[in-house]
Amino acid sequence: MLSTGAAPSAEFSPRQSAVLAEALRLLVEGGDKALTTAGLARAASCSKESLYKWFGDRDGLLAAMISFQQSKVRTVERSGERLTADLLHDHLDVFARDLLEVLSGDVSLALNRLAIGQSSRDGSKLGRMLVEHGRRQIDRRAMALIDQGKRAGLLRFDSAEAAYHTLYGLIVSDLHVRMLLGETPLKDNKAQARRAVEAFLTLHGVQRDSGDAAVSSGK
Amino acid sequence: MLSTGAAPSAEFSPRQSAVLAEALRLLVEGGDKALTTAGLARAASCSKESLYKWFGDRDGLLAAMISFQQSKVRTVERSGERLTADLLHDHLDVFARDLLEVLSGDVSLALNRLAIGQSSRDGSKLGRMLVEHGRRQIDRRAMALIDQGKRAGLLRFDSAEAAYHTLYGLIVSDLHVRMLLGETPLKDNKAQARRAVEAFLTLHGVQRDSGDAAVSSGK
DNA sequence: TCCTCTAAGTACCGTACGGTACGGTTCCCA
DNA sequence: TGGGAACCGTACCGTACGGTACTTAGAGGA
Repeated sequence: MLSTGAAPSAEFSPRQSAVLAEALRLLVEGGDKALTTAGLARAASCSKESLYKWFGDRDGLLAAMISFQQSKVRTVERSGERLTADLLHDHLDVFARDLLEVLSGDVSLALNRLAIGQSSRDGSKLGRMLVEHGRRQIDRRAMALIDQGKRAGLLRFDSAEAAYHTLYGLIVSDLHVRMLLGETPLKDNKAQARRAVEAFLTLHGVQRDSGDAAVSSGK
Repeated sequence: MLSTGAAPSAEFSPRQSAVLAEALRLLVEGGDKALTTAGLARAASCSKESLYKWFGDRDGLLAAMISFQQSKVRTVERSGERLTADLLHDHLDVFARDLLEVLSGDVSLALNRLAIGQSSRDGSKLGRMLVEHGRRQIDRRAMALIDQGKRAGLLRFDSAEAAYHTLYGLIVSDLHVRMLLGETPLKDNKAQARRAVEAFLTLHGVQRDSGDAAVSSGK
């Protein structure tokens, strides 16, 4: 299911992984400008020649950094347990918090900034990598959960895709762009996650007992 | 509803405005790398010395470009007319379409990419400019509309801020970031806007006649 | 007519980057 | 023990950029 990209998605040797980790550190610390081949060679105690042998050129290095980071972050597969309303609620809440945490991670932000900065130069190659390889996993996790919720009779919607986009928007709103622009993340992701899940269930959840699902305005 | 031009933009002389317009064109066309002082001087038929006299340095030029662009795009003030449910619905719909149109504009995307790319270098100065001066206007317009809706008894919520963030998330979802990463915009903003407004009214609108507000799932 | 101010055009400088080449060192394996 | 591959450190090259200085051309004003 994976390794469908044009990128070789090759494993990296321990030495290469250490260099890539250092590259990510430099990128997080100082952004695009701080990630120079000479600087990386110095910081990682390797030679520029090795960098070019391993990654081809600077763009190859950037692509390798994305692959490397995403090979480290893997979402755990949810086993298909029987869903109840409470379980669905909990899983949605965990998903929302996870999503916010991932998006506000400094490495994630740095890589997104990098890809956005390069998007007008390389035909969005990095951007596509980021969306395809990085987002697809978390998307799949949410879509599976949503589908499961529908099959269990707990959610209703026409298009799972549209419902997921709704959930995503409710969770993230403009936070991602604001953080990319340099704003500091929220203090409590938990409240934001809770609000988003409440709203999502109000929109797409089947009516529970009484007015439990018609909240969002009162307590 | 946007009005372009018409504002004399007292900040910049006509010559400077022409140069800034050319700078924006270069930025939209080729991104950060394409906006060099020599390139701008050549494209705009002005001297580099003039650029440095007018804008100080390259960062000053970038800041001036943001100011210039935002002096051109002004949102019209909504007069405080008496709101009905249909009027509120229409105004929300227009706002949603305007927001999507603004965010997917090539100049807006280019400036956001620029600010994001610089965010790790200049302490988010450009990002703050973009959020403060650019977004505040459209935020105010939406907040005014939402407040008006509450005062007319058509909307209910605890925090107007939170309600607006919900509206924003429903409208934009992850579209903005995806477009920043290089993805092509949606084909029809209208459907997206309509869905978002429906959902927002389901969450925060007072109950209307029958199942009119409980759509989004069945037919 | 002359003077001054503005700005275009160009030449220039220092720097920093991407990419290459080369010598020296370590380590593996025959 | 010898040879070769990998790799570090550094020196090097061409280029391109930000920023400055200088010369020239027009525009208005006294």
